[in-house]
Amino acid sequence: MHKELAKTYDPKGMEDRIYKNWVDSGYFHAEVDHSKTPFTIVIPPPNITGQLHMGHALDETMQDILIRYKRMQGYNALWQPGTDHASIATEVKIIEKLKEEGIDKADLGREGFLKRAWAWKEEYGGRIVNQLKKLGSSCDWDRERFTMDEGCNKAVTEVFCKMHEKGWIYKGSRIINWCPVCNTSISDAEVEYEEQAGHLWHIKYPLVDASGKPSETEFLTFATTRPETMLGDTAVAVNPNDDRYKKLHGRMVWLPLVNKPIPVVTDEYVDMEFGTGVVKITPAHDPNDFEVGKRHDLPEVNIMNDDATINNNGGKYAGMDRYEARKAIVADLEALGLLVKIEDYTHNVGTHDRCGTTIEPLIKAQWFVKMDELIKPAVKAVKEGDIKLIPPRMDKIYFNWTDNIRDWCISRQLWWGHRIPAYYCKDCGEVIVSKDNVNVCPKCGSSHIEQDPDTLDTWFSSALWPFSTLGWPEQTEDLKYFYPTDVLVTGYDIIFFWVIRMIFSGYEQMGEKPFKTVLFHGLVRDDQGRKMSKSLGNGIDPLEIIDKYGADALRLTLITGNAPGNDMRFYMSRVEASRNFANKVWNASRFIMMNMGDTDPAKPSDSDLKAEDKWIISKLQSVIKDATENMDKFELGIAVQKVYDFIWDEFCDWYIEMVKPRLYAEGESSDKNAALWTLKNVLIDALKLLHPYMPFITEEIFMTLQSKEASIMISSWPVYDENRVYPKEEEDVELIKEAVRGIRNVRTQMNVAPSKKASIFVVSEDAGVREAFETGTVYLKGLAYATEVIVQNDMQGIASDAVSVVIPGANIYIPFAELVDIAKERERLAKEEDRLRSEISRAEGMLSNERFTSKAPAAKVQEERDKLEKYRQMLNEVSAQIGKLGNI
RNA sequence: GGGGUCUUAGCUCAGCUGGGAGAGCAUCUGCCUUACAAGCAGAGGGUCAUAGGUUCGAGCCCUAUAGGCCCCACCA
Repeated sequence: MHKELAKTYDPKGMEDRIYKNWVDSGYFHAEVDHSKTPFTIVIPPPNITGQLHMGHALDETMQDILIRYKRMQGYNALWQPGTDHASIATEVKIIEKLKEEGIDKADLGREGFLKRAWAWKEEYGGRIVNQLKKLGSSCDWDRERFTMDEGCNKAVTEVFCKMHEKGWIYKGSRIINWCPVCNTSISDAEVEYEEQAGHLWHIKYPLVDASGKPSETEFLTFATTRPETMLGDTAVAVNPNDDRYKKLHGRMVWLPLVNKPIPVVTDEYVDMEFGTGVVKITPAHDPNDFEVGKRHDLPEVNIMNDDATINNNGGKYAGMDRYEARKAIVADLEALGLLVKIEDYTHNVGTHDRCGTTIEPLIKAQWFVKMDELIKPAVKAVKEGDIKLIPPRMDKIYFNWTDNIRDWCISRQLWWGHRIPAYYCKDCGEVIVSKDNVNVCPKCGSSHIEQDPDTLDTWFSSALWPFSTLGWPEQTEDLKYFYPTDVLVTGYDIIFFWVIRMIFSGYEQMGEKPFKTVLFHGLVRDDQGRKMSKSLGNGIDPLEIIDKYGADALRLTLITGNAPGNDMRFYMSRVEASRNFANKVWNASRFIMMNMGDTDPAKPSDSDLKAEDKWIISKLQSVIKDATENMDKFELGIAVQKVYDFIWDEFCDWYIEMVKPRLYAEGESSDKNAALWTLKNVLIDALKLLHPYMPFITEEIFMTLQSKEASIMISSWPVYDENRVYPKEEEDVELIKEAVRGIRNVRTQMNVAPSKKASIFVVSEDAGVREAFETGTVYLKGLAYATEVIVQNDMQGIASDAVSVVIPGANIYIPFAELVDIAKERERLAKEEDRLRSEISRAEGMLSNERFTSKAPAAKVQEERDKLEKYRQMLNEVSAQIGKLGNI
């Protein structure tokens, strides 16, 4: 009994069944094996809070393609999976959920909160993993990791302590970005600037006169977008070169409302051209002012609480929200006659990328990673090509960041995450950074020890991901064998957050790059080019697509026509096109199996293969070569396009059609066997080439088609075989294809119904061409509606009104029984004549250019000469046909 | 302000190191030809944004211009 494919392609059910089989068979699992070369990819760990979205789908698909490809090539392929605790994103979600239950985070306390967080992780952490499986991801699930599992925790502590010892992690009081809603500091990378319509308030401060009182006549006017921060002003600044204000150097101004004198300082930072050339300086609430303050040793007056309300330094404004205070202060200044004017002004405001809240620059004691030395090997690596970024333009974006890098603020005032391994002695103030818990102060012996309440930026742990997942800090066999990893696949949007940080961490901790190549992809946008987002509600759920069209169709859609690093739009019509392709593959396979029946075709001798068999085998070699080369260049979109074209155009539309007469012939024959063998074996190789892209359908067909191998995913990748390239047969069959196309074209133009068949005469003086057609008469019958095909070297027996098709080296005549429209035929031939004439003049133009013939490569020149010759011959033939029509 | 990137068929996009413009979808015309109408056959449609330059030769390299998108910086 031969196996059969279901009548219609239906991915539902099939995909889950196949996936389970792969997992059960352990095909995804990789072990250290020194007889094989490793190929490793670490997954960009999705957030445990996450739901699979199109961005993941693209990311996972690309990785799966690469890993499946390499696995088939015989590499020991490891795709290391895992998830990310995503400290702030998760904490925000949990707080939201608690709020729904009417619980405040503070009520739960740290421990209670963490209990909830872990429960959350248990509940939702697995969800995203299951969704990845739906895509067909061949991750080694036995090795699944989590950024807060024991091993990763150990790695984090190790790095923190090591770097602290080295002086590259330090605690410092610096101005940081504060999110008053999330109640935590955030790094520069987490600040998103957005244009907001605001105002520019022009305010004046009285100068302090000789008696130390505010002058009633002398004022200094400036503009600010944040009048409320004046409560924390400790100076006003002018440019030292500004002649207008030179006389004020060394003077004081009176800070209204607060009622105290503050100095006029000079600083190059002030732009003379902007506004009045005077800037109020609030060191505690503005990063630039902070710098100015440092240079002039100004006091830093913090006027805000962590929730962005005014604190006790704000006098009567204390307790007000920052915007409330702004109103009140502007009103009070106006009452004092100090408000000059208000202008509309749009400016960029920093917001928190997680919650959208306007961030507040505040001075706080935070932990930082010193970047200046750490970044150096990371710059060198990309500069010298030790790490390759794809597409290469990403280098520039990369360097743009590394060149302007600032120290990385890594402490977060959150509970969900890696707690900073720093301990403080409450008695003597000693700071101890230690891998182990500290209970007794090593300096004073006190046991009043408190661990730093803060946790680390979530990217601190993901920066270690390529080696922490392989066992570091232990020197495991896995680590030695699989590290450095081969390719990192990720979106360009996290190059700063993650890619750079992994690179410098890899060099610092491992002394070696974390990966050799970074393959970037772009964003998946909606059909209007908008980013898919929850707020717009324009997101398309990959799981719904999988449910309806299958994971294979989704994967193909995401990969075709997409170049590395480019954004793409997601169209349902493209998913349908992908599904149609799957259907095509399915039906072609079904057709082949139907014809094979129970027989497994024997391998034919080379001489038993017909021209079309050799042609398709030869074409197969080309597609193997093209697909492989493009995959090696990470041009996945191009590679799959080649496979798609090969399967649909060459294999289905031409080869299968060409061999049908042989298949339908009665009885067994070597001819039929050769066709079946070729069909089966070309199909198998084509399926293999397609497998990384469409794993499920290819497996289903493969397993039905043959019984020797256990799975297509562990079968071997086809290798280009020069011995199976047949240039002559390729040429012959291409000529016949041209004839078929010409005949079909003529028939359509002549409005000849397909049901109406005709004899076809092929006339050529070239014996080789005649031979090609003689062996190929059968295709013309099937493909060109021929009742019979007569090949000869003269015009004998051909009606003078036969319609003619001129191809290189031969004329084809189709005598239709009824009279054809002579005028129409003449018109058609005249058009063909024109075309050939223009081709000839193009070639002649080139060849008559002495500079072309002398400078262009000889092969190129010869190519043009050959073309010219061919077109001239064809033109002669066409003209002769027209001449003949003239005689009718 | 700095940088990147895009402008190719009606739409969405490919086009690898410069050597006669491609795909999918859409449109038009025929076909239920026993694998597939989720299909088959055929057709129409592009001065490759504009202007220069390099070259025997430019969609591709260089310069400028126009428009779109993005990233970084964050002049109050």
